Amino acid sequence: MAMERYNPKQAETRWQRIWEEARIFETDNDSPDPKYYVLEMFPYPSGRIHMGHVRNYAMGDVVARYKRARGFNVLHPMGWDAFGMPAENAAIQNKVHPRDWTYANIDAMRRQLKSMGLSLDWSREFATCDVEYYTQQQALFLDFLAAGLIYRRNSKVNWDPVDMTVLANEQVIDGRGWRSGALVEQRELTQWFFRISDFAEDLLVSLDELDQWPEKVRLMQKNWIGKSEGLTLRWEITDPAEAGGATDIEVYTTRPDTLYGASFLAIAADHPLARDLAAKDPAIASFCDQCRRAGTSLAALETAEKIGFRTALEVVHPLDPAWTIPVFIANFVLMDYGTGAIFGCPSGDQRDLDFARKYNLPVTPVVMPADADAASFVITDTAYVGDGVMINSRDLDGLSPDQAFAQVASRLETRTLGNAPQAARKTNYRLRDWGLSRQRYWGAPIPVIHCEDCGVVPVPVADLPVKLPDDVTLDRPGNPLDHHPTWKHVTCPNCGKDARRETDTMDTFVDSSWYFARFTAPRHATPTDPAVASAWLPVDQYIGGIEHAILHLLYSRFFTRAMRLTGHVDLKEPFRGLFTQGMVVHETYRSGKDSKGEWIAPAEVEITEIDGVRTARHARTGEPLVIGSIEKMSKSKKNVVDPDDIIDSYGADTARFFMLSDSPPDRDVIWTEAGVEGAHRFVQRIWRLLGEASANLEGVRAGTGTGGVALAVSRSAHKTVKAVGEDIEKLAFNKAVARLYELVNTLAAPLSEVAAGKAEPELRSACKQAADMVVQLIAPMMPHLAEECWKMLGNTGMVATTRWPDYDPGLVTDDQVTLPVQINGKKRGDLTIDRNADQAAVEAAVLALDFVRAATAGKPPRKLIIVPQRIVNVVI
RNA sequence: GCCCCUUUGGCGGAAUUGGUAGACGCGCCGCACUCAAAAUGCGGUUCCGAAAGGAGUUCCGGUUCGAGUCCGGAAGGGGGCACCA
Repeated sequence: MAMERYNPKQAETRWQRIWEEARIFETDNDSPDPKYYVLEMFPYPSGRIHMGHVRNYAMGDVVARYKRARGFNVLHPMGWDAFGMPAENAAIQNKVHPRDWTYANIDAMRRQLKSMGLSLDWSREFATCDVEYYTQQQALFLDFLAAGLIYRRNSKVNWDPVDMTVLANEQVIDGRGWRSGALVEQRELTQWFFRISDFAEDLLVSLDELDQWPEKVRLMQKNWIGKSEGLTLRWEITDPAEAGGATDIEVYTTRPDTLYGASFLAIAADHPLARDLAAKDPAIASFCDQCRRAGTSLAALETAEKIGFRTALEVVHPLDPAWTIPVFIANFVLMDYGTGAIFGCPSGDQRDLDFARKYNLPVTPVVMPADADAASFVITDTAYVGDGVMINSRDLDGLSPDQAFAQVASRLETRTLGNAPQAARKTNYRLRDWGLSRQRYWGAPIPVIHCEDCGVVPVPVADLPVKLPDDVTLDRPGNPLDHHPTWKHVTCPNCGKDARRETDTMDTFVDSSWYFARFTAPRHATPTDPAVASAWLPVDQYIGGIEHAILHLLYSRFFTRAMRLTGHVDLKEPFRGLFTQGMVVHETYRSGKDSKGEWIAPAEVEITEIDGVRTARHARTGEPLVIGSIEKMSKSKKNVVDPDDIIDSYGADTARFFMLSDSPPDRDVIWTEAGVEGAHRFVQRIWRLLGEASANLEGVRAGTGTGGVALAVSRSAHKTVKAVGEDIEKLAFNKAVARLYELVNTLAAPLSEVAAGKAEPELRSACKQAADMVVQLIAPMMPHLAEECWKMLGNTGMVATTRWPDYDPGLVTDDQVTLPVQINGKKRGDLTIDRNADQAAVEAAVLALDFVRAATAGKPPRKLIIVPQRIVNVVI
């Protein structure tokens, strides 16, 4: 019987409509079934989905459909991370309103996502720029403000001169704005901050409990939080008059053990003492200015020399009143870490050593490797930073650095200088508070009012939302809300006097820090329905790109803690399982020979392969092209493949299946035309094999084979059910795919027999069962094809609402096992024996094997290792 | 500079976590169908060798009856942080 080729276009739209009409993916918050929350990082509505989205959402959908089939009440929502700069840029370039641009993009992308056949609960959809969403975000802001989790302070900020906005530290990459790429400048502004640093310790220790997160992400967060344990230590100034009355300088150190190696103190150019000195001394003032200027770009820092200015000040060594040490102002000391002052121990720190060599300061080794010789150990041009034993440190000599640390710390803690302890143990974190103010239009307005008399007045909850005005001019630099004619002029809610609205909006990372909670009750009148949110959360499986390993994930963890303190949820960690998927990459092509030519899109390239050498030509002009490296799909390199084109020519199932095959999901996947075609061949193969057999399977009851081919068919089917389930649980989609190929290959011959009408009833019955299983197993990955085949096989209902098949444990283990037999660790043959054969039986059988007898020459082996059901090793 | 990960056929990758290396896919080769091609089906495909056999998981060394897997060192590739005291 000739089968027609499977027509995905027609079938896919039909099933998408059927699913939608049956509303089977809309989730009931009151279901008695156990919950499972699977979430993919929601997209920014840039206008079109890309292959990275396809990969991300295909993975999430496999999990969602699988868990649903396993009897879970699955929450699988979708929304839009819709505030942000690109909308404003588009508005300036194309003269469209950011709102119109954003919502038009959302409509286009929603249509694209729907064409993928994702099992999403679209009834919960929202965009973060919806008034309803940011109203609730403003309510959260007010609660956080009342709880002391937000504060305002004057601070030096990273200013992006192109986007005309402030950037968080995390948004500055190599000294440039993460979006504009412009060199970031330093400015003083009054900004709002989240007190994320108050949570540093909790955010750090809780990482240990996130055992379903990639180790790599946990490590990156750990490094980002950057805990260090040390000592703050005050050094007495010998001549307070010279220091403008200051009596001591406080430094922060993690190495008090190296105190006897100290040869200078250095303070930041912005240190109060440096400012005092600068006010009196023009040379110091100009040096400090130089430091600040150089400090504006990190790029400059990389090459910047360590420079210092030796002041007239000297300080007394804490452990020896007769010992004084010079004080420098240095460009490498940061005012906002520790105390803005350090002591330098050149022998134990490379940077201090370079500085000491430059300014001819003493270099005394104080730690040496345990096996070195104290008399001859010297530091030349490399500092010794390792562990070992103390030397040249008087009473500390012979101790380990750890012991020396403890001794110095406890000695100086109990000593007083002035009327306070000279030193205190202190833990420091690199993590800074999160500045959330942005001087932009397209973001959630910060709901406060500035009154001359009352100060900062929160907008009363009853007055929310603070809505963005529609009529704005965006083609002027600066903050559009600030130069709106009327919007900011309000009366003070407290005293009724004229007052001014806060014109800053919130960082878009705020929007994405709690959307997962909002999905649990997306239309609720408060930010969350606490009972519902606490029941659904944490997200059981969160899937997205590694690029959010620090920013978004750390902010969300902070937000969940803050929402807990303000009663919106009852948990600390928002994401129990995290999976970071790899990128979709593609070969690049260029015209011309010298790799300076234009980039050419894959759709225009024709590849030919002769004797393993691939050459590329332009499909239209025939011009030879250079095949370049494989890189992340990007518009600039034109190596993008449009999901729409692929879905149009191969169907969504093929696109989804290919994205799940071949590469492990956490690694990059190379998009190749050949790979897609392979996936599509499999779609057609399943359709043809099942279709041709289906006529002879009509009315056949599914059953398990008991012997011969029928038993073999049932064995492979049941084994595959077990394996695919386990692989999906582990998100090892590539392995699940391989299992499916294997099963279909095994079923090809028996199904052909059925199609030819030559199969016995038992084989037909086993084939019907196996065919049903194949369909159920492919359903999470290729849901449309699965529905189509399910119907063709005469089944009722939808696969999408069918329970996952059970396997018979008796069928997944074979009665006989084939053990490899090694002689001295080299495989020399096999032994097929009863699975449950005991040690003695295996031993006897092994020794009876011809090649074993030949090798042992009648003598008993020196050793016989039998690993049950695994392997045998005969040692002679 | 510091920290982390990674290295398996022509290619993407499997290998029950110390037990038959190369599952599955791509590519390639052969055969069938066809006047022919495409499509499809069947078979082969780590390397050397006609075969018997031997070698083989980046390299060097170690532990073990047995190492892709564990330990020590080197090299290549990728990523994160980066004046953090």
